[in-house]
Amino acid sequence: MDHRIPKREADARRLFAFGDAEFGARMPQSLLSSSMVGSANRGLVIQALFDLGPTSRAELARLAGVNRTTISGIVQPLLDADILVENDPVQTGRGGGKPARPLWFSPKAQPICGVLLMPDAVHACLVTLDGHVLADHRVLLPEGGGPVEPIIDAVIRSVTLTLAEAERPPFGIGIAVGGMVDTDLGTIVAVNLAPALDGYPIATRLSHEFGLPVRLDHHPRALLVGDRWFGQGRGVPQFAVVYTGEVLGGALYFGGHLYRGASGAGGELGHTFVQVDGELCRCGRRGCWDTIATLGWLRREARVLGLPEADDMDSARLVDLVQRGVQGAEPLFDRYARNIAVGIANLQQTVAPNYFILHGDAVLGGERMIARISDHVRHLVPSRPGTLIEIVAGDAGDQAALLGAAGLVLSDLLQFSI
Amino acid sequence: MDHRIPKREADARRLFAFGDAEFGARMPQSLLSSSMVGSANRGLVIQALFDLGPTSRAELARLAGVNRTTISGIVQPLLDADILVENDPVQTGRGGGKPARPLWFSPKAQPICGVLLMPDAVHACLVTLDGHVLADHRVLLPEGGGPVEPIIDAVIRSVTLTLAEAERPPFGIGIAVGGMVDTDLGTIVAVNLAPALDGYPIATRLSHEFGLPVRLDHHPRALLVGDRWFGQGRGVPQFAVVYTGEVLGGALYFGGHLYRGASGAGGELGHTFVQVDGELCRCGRRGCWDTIATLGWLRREARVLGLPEADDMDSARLVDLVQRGVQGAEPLFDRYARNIAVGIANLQQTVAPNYFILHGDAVLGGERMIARISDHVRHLVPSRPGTLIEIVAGDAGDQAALLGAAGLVLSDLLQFSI
DNA sequence: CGCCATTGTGTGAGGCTCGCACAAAATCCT
DNA sequence: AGGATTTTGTGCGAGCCTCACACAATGGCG
Repeated sequence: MDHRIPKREADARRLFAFGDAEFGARMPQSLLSSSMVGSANRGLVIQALFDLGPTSRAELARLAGVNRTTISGIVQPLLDADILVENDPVQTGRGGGKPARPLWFSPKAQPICGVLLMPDAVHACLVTLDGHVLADHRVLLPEGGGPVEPIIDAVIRSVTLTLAEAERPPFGIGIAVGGMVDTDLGTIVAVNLAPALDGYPIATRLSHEFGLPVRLDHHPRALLVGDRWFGQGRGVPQFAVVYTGEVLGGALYFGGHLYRGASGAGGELGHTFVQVDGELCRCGRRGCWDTIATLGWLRREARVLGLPEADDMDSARLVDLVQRGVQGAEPLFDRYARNIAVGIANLQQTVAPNYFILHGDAVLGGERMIARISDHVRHLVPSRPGTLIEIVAGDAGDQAALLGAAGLVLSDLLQFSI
Repeated sequence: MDHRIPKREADARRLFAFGDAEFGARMPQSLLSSSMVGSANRGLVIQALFDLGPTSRAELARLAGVNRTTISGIVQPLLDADILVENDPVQTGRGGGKPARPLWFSPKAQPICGVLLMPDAVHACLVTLDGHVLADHRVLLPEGGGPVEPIIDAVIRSVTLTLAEAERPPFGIGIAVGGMVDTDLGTIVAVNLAPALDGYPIATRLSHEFGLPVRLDHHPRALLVGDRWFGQGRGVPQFAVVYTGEVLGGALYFGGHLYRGASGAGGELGHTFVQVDGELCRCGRRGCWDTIATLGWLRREARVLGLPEADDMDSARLVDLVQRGVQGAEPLFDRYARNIAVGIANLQQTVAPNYFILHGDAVLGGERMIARISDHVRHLVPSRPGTLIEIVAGDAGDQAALLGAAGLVLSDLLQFSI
């Protein structure tokens, strides 16, 4: 891999906020300068394009409440750098007037490499700025984790294969990790089933290997970022993502940013208490939400009830049993939905998102599952005048996480200084 | 009250972000302009002064990583407007050099009017920029609430009395309300024990009455703002406030801002579930944190145990009983502390603040109470390498809320556009 | 007394947005 | 058919802000 960056790529990168290819080196809360205004506004305009779809300069200016010339000045360098293109002229609705030239992301723009690192496999892909997945490589990891180097080799192999298909070097590499991470340091804190990775500085390693900026984050937060740029969260000012399945996780978006607590903690919803002194949790405490809203709970209860395929029970199977009228399925379905709703209600009360995107197992249960969870949440949250809580399904497969991983890089590219 | 604003006051106001005296009219997420850079940086410099204490221009420039001339340019108009003053020259530590002139808030600066509106009384005061309380007036409200106009009259009377003692018209009026509010509209949503106030547009009313900008917020959030500007939260990048007593409440600070959910919801921690299907709560649901961590719970349990003065039990009395070795007091003390810790632990897991400032009843229990709560929190939160959770006591009286109410105006004055 | 370090202040350069004027392009109306 | 109207996108100078540099002021140290 050539470490030198062609001139056009360097220009494109300078239009964004990336200072250098190294991880970290984020400035602390400092004063603003005029040049930061430039990059911040560039980010805001691109963000608006994501939220609105192809949009003309004049329309962007109207929506942002600024002068048309300002938008022209902002987008011109982006057009020159092949990040945006002018689409064909489009007639504005009523009256006459010069037809608008909507702006959209150029197919010739550099892509982003998204990586999903789970305990059992690595999945890498290329994502275009408009959210299309181009290349796509999956490498299985040794059973039970094993030593660290083979895992890292697998990551590097999958990324190398993916990058080989890119026509232009990507903007950067984003990694969604199925475990705890430290986003400040770019290190893995702990991955269940792959303890060898604990503390591994994977961002630095990949950055040196490929000479590209690398951003990593926790799996649920990557899901949120994917939804924000490419999914159900586009244009929504505040929302939360809740992931259910073998584990529970959550993430928050508001004020134009993914919420990250100190060092990237936060959203560890699985081990909040919903039943003080309740059932013993695998974390060693008692009464965590994890004990009543994971697949583990569902399968245990299904076994007690003697439901078919109890050991492989999930939302899809459960809904199927309910629809076939199997004895005991409907009450279990209702309890499972309610248990999930309890955690969502607590999150709603604590930080007041009114729009939730569910990922993971709950999505497999389809509209019926989502609707039942919604019903319970609405009953569990004290009503507040004028507030409507909406719950929707995200994408359940790897795709959401891969788009999210790519979105991590995008979020960084558009970093608006404050 | 004269509605015209003297020239010097108008100048001072223009240096901040207040567009006009009306409530609302906040701009949506829009593009930045150069002039916004100016007001944002002005706000950041003043914020730095709050966090650092008296500081010279050169020192501020070093800490912010900007040119000295930039700081000079920023503070000069603030000096001209009598908001800041140059303190006496101070010799820098080692070596020679021209002595620095630390900048600090001028005693001649306009004050801020802080108001605390509780179901039983209105409390108004004047607060200087360096956190001193000048005038101070308290008006009792009619028992049981009653109609709305007498309550509003009492508010206006207390503010009028307070403003009469001000040498210069204050920057604005901040109100901490002991109930639900809508910070977007500046209205009261619901105050227990004073239902006549529900939906009352108190910000607009006071703004018209006194011709001043009015900001209002929920009581716990005002506490947080007070701590951020004048208390334990100064210079802390991320922290949470938890209020315990007759009710429970919380608020979050991070990223340079108080966190407000949509319309000012969020932090309604009292009715998060910690005991699914547990004891019946006054909100009609079961197992809210409110059922195990309020004074109501403490007094109920004290009665069951036959402790003296059970009906007036609070943390101060309880700690006293513990110190005197009264039978049953120590276990109740421990359970109460643990019940409070449960909610704090959940908040920590959800949004990951590592610094908590307690207010209300828990503070009355002194260092012993705080220490016990801390112990429980540390046991209830899964450990994360390198993370230390710190819990401190705030101020328990009205003072904290009044400073907080004034801080609401200050936060708005320093609004850094994004 | 001379040298050095540090603080605070002018001055011009460069970046950004804004308002205005103007060319280009399509529709509407007579 | 042709002019009026409307809308889009683009130069140009003004104004605001930060920055780099030079310079006066002030005190310690040898």
